[in-house]
Amino acid sequence: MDAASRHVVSEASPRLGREDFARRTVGGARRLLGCVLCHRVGGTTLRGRIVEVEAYTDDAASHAANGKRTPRNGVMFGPAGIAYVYFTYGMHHCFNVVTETVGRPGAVLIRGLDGITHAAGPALVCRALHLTRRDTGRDIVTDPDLWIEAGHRHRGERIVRTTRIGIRHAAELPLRFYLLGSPGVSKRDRRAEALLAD
DNA sequence: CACACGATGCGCT
DNA sequence: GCGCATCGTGTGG
Repeated sequence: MDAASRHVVSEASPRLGREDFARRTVGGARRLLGCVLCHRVGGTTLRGRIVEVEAYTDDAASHAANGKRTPRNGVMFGPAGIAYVYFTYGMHHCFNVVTETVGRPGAVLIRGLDGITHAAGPALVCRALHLTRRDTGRDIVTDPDLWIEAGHRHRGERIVRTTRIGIRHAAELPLRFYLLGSPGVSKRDRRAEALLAD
């Protein structure tokens, strides 16, 4: 291919595939940082660059704590790449993508977006991209209107690793990741940021 | 069937 | 910093 078409190809962000989700949850969470969550609703595509995520497997804070399966959390035990959107606090929705393999629960919670659609906090993410509990079960890999595009972290952009937000159990586990300096991050951890090597 | 509460955000102080 | 809005979900009776 010539230089011009190579340029075009490089501008088209490839859609993430099954293999990007069918992996351990922590790796999958980090993988999603810098990628672009896309939801086409009506004639427009709502987009946001993922800048904050959390990993949930079968730890005490997870909906699938202790590997216990319920009607709500069932999709967490299914194939990777499926959307899991739950409703909480009587008014908020939170969007996750299922990870791991069938029978092993896992999901990445998207907590913050940058870009055209700016949202700091998981409920704001869902509000901004018009995602609700009804979107649970949609396949991020094949759905024509819901997908994630590969992104790039610009040179030198650092990942901060710290604890998850708003949980009571397993609060000490460092399973939240965010891109340093992004406005879409819901809560910064100055201490963790200070520990980053130069 | 009743009930307690949450992977939250916002407005007010 | 604090309290509230508001209801699906899970647990226990």
